[in-house]
Amino acid sequence: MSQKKKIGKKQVKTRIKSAKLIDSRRKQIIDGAIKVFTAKGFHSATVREIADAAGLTMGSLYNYIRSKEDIIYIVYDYITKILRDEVIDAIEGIKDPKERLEVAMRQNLNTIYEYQDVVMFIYKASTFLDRESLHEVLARETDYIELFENLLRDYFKGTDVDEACLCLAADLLTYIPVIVTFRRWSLRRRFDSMDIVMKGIHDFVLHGLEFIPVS
Amino acid sequence: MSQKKKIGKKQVKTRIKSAKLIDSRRKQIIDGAIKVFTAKGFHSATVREIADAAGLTMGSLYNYIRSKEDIIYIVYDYITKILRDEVIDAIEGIKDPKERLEVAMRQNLNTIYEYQDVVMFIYKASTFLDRESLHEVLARETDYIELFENLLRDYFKGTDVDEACLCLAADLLTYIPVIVTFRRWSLRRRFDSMDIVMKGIHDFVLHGLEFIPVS
Amino acid sequence: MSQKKKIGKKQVKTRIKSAKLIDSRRKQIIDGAIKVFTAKGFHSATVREIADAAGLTMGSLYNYIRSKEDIIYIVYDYITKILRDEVIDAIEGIKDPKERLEVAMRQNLNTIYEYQDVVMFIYKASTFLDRESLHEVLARETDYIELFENLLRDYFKGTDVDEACLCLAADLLTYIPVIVTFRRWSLRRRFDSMDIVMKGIHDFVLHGLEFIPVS
Amino acid sequence: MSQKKKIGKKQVKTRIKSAKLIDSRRKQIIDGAIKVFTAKGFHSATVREIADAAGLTMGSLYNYIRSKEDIIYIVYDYITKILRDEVIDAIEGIKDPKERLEVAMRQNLNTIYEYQDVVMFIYKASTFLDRESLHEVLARETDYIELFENLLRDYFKGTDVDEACLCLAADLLTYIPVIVTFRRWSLRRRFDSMDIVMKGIHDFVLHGLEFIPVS
DNA sequence: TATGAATGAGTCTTCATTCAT
DNA sequence: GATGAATGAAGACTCATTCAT
Repeated sequence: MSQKKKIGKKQVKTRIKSAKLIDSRRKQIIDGAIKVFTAKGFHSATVREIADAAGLTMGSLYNYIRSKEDIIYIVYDYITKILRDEVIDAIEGIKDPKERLEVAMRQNLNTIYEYQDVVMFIYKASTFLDRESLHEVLARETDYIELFENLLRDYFKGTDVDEACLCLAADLLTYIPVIVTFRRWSLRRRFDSMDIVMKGIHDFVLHGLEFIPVS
Repeated sequence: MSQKKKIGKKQVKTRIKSAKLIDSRRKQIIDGAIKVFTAKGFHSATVREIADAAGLTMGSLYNYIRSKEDIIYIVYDYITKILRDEVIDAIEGIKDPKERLEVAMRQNLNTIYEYQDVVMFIYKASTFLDRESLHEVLARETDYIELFENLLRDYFKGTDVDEACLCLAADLLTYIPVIVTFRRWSLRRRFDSMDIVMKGIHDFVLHGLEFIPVS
Repeated sequence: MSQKKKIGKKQVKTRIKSAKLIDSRRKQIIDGAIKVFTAKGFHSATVREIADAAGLTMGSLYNYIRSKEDIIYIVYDYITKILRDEVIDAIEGIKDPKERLEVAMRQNLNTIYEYQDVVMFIYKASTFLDRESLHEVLARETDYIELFENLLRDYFKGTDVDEACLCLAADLLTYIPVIVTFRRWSLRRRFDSMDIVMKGIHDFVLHGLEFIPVS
Repeated sequence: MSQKKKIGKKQVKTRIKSAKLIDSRRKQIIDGAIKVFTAKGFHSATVREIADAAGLTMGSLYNYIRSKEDIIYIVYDYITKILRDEVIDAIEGIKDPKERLEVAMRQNLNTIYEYQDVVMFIYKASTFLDRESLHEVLARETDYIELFENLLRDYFKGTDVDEACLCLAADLLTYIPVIVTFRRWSLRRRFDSMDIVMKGIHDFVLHGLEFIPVS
């Protein structure tokens, strides 16, 4: 059975009844919002700009969300789901724990690279989430980290691994790849191709994992 | 000669003559701004709130800066100087390249931990810097990364080290410790003391460095 | 012949043909509108809320009225008709002028008490009537006051009563009972039962009438 | 000692420090607001219109109030204070209970007539007060009614008067004069001068008072 | 230099009304 | 006749910045 489970409980309310319409309009909104948020950040982006970028009128936009903060939440919802689903899809069917871990790491890195603008945005914009949304988002992130914890656990199965180190490692594994967005300006300046950077990060992390005491 | 050099060329203009007054008021402003920015982010913080937190009146504040954006810049100026100076002070007098590198890494980690709110803020707020300030800030950061590059170069002196890997490593070295601010919520939840986390990060990075091919 | 005459000339236009449908839908609208208006006032009530309370969709509602202002008018129309009709029904068949007057006064008081929310609303909402509707509504009210003028005239028949005083008295007779809605909070606070209040008001007005000089 | 006591506890917050300035600007706001509210009601009046009528800019207006609702409250504050103070001033020094009562009644009637627009407004606009303000306003009104209760009590001193009737009478005494605003259109249409109306109302109420059983 | 009141452009949000299906 | 999504004009409120004192 797929591990893809419904995590989010928070629902952004809408005045529209047709579920199909909600889905397609929400996608427009997410795409438009990412464009504008990415360029200007949450607070500098005006709702009108987002509506324009989404190809909707102001009034129409507000039929699908209830406040500007809802927009930020559906963007979070969108990207956190993608990150998780892509990793789960990637490791599906793989048996070898080492390969599973490495494939997951690589997929995480690739997805972050592919969606670097959105990832950058969500790392910067958590301030603007209301308490409930923040709670929801952190639950998602916790879930994602735990996914890697389990992969590590399988990887070290049979050995007497230090649990604390393993947990920290899971945090590091999911955090370090984000360097491709935060240091984009630095990496681009110094590397012709990002391939070598990606490989370097992957190797660095693999070696880093050896800090975990095993017996 | 000390490596502490004046890097910044950008000067925030002021209407006030007395340099002494400027310095003390700027410190007030920085402290106030950090408090408010940290709590609410740049755009949500109002100039009035910052003035209040700084113990200044609106009018007085504007005698020492020219725009809200100036405030963000002097905060960047403040924290980037501290990060650099503390590392340079820490390694001063140490001869052994290995020890120099490790002390620098440890100091970087400690400073980031000590100023975690400010560090978090500057990682989130770059959007709000104008072009000129952003340029200046990135130059500072480049300078900081190069400091670690040089430490690595000394560390690997005599071997035929891969330059590209070394550069990437410098980026990773300075980036990874920021996890203590971005994953504070996750780390705190799972570790009683941050000491073990700090040690773990340090070890992880040391092991990670072995990804660099040496011959 | 019944005194119940068609007074209103103003007709709220509609797109619908079937008179039966119009009547039933209008009743739904009136009931829904009273609920919402009573709770929130005219301007704070949204057309959507009224439609919901009436069990109609937005589009359907607009088949039976042409603007939000139409709604307010049909509510006025509804309650002013009730006030008048109930009094006329109550005094029908009564011959004694004194009894006719007192029954009318009592019925007026009772109807106001029964429909206190609506009465409160129409006293507060006249601002929102357009010129034509306001004119119509005041004509209705004038008519109602004149009904009481005539009752007073019969009551004082045979005496040389002061006409001006009689007119004023008619105004007072129809106005004073509205205190049960405007001072509801005060009366409820101090009286266990409204019966004693109603009796008190009735007696007060009867004694007040003696201010009219008769010879 | 004067009975004029500070009743209101609710303070409308402001960003301005100078008390003198607050007073004078608030008076401007009250005057402007009354003009606009009187003409259009609370919800139809825009804050900009009120600012214009007050001779202030939007931004300036909002330095002296915090929300549109604050405006409505300061208008209530203003008129309820006037009503009370004028009655207290009028009866000051008068000893005879009968004269005290009649002077108070006459003054109440006159003040209502003088400020009929504002009185009309406050009777219509209570819907728009927030809970706290409404509570405050009703406390004021209760206080005003009790003032008349006490006048009645003195008036009936020495007799075995029915308390319930006396309370109801106080409510009626303070309520009935408001007819000059609610039925202005009717009274004006039928009376050349309001003097005769005023006298009529006064006499009516005096006669009405005889409904109170005394022994 | 310090003060703090004034300014007004700009933002989010609501809602009466329309119209294609 | 009924439906409900789309529209866009309008309104409350904020806040960086200025300037007279």
